Amino acid sequence: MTDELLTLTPTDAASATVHADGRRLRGDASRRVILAAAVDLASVEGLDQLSIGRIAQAAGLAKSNVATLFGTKERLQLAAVETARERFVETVIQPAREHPRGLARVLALVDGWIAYSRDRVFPGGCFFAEAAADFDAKPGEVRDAVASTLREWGGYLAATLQHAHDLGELPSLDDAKQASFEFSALLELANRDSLLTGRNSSYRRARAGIASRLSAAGGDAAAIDAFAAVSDG
Amino acid sequence: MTDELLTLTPTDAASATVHADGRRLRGDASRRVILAAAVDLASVEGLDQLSIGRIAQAAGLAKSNVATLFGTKERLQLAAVETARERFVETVIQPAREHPRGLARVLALVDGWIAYSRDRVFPGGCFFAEAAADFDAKPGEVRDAVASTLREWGGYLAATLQHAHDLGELPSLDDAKQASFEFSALLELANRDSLLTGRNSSYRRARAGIASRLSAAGGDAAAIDAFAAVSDG
DNA sequence: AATCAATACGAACGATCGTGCGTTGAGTAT
DNA sequence: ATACTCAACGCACGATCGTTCGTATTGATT
Repeated sequence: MTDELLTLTPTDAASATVHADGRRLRGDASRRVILAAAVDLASVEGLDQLSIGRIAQAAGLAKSNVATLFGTKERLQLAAVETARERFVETVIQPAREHPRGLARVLALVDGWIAYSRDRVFPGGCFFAEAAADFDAKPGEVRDAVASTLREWGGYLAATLQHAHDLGELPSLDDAKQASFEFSALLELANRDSLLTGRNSSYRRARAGIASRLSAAGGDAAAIDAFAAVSDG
Repeated sequence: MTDELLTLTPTDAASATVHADGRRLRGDASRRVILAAAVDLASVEGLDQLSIGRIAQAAGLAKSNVATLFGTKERLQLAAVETARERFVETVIQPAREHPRGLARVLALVDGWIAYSRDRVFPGGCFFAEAAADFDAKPGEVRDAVASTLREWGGYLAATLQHAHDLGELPSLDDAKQASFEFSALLELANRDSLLTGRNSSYRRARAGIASRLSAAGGDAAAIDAFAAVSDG
């Protein structure tokens, strides 16, 4: 059940290859180019101040073409959130899935998140940190989509922690959701601090806080020490 | 020395009352009205997508008047950051200063911050969370001003924690800066989560995380329990 | 061959953006 | 009383915004 969280739904590829309409293929290719430019721009400029004109320019297409392919700016924003979600899953979730359940997967997940932020998978840092701050006070579908994705991530992290507890690898973990909240908080402040200051020292602080919490939960000292000792500079 | 951090500099009142130029007084009154509208709008819409026109409309002044009073949009943004900083100091820092140094002031500071977020001192939640996410990938004076204010806050929180340690009230506190980082992370995620979901349950999570950390540092159990038991709903 | 569907473009719409210019009026200083 | 300073306004500039047309082009369908 929890394994079905945060999976990539292979929608387009499956339905498109059934009939392989050349027009649709061309359109989907354009959509992909547009969305790739959109999420990169949004992570820097902000999801709400995306301009269709700049996206079109970055994608090498006409402005009116972008407008007709997505209809409205809000629908383009919603598609951008979904595209960013897919990139996040590919970058952070799926590699962690290759580790066995338990503490190893927890550490892989956190390691993957830090790399996702540090390596600027989105040029402006974590897309969802930017989008959440941008839309948290603007009710609407876009805010709901961002909130839903973040809730999904928090739920997956909590489930991963709970697995580790159930396997006896974090025997003293009392509240997986609380730990998930704390880990996310540390990671996202490290992301913001790295962007604001241009330094990577806060990733070390995030690692230290998470390691301390995992040690208190009874996790294996050697594995946690190795995690905390990773240098991100 | 650390007491000089985050103080309100009484610039305007002191220099203006020397000669009491009626024109300057009128202008300063307009500036205050404009900046009050600007910070409120910025916390909701975002500091970078503030529009001079909407600010003027909210302040009941002409658009060109706003432009001439601040010259450029960037200078208005810088003034808005300074105004938001003053409101933050008045709301969070100064009330905590009335508590004695030590654990009591630490708890008052965190309590004040949660109230500052929960009561929407800025209608769109913490101004600096919004501004930092908006500008963290946009180099310039505004980003530097936001980063400087946040660094100032983190430094003050760390110094307050260090005082508590020096007074023997947090004997096991090993790294005040690390604790300050962790506290800020928990508070700001609670702020965002409250805005995104419309629920206040995350403040409880932030309190729990901070209380746990303070207990581990050897803080007085009764005081910490009372802090953690506060309901924000 | 003819009809329909989807992409793609250019042009234009009204609206708003940040920023200047010129003028008016209130307040100060000589 | 005259000259000067600053706030405040109306107006307009060029630019960009999101969106909507009309039209050409390419591919699928009949």
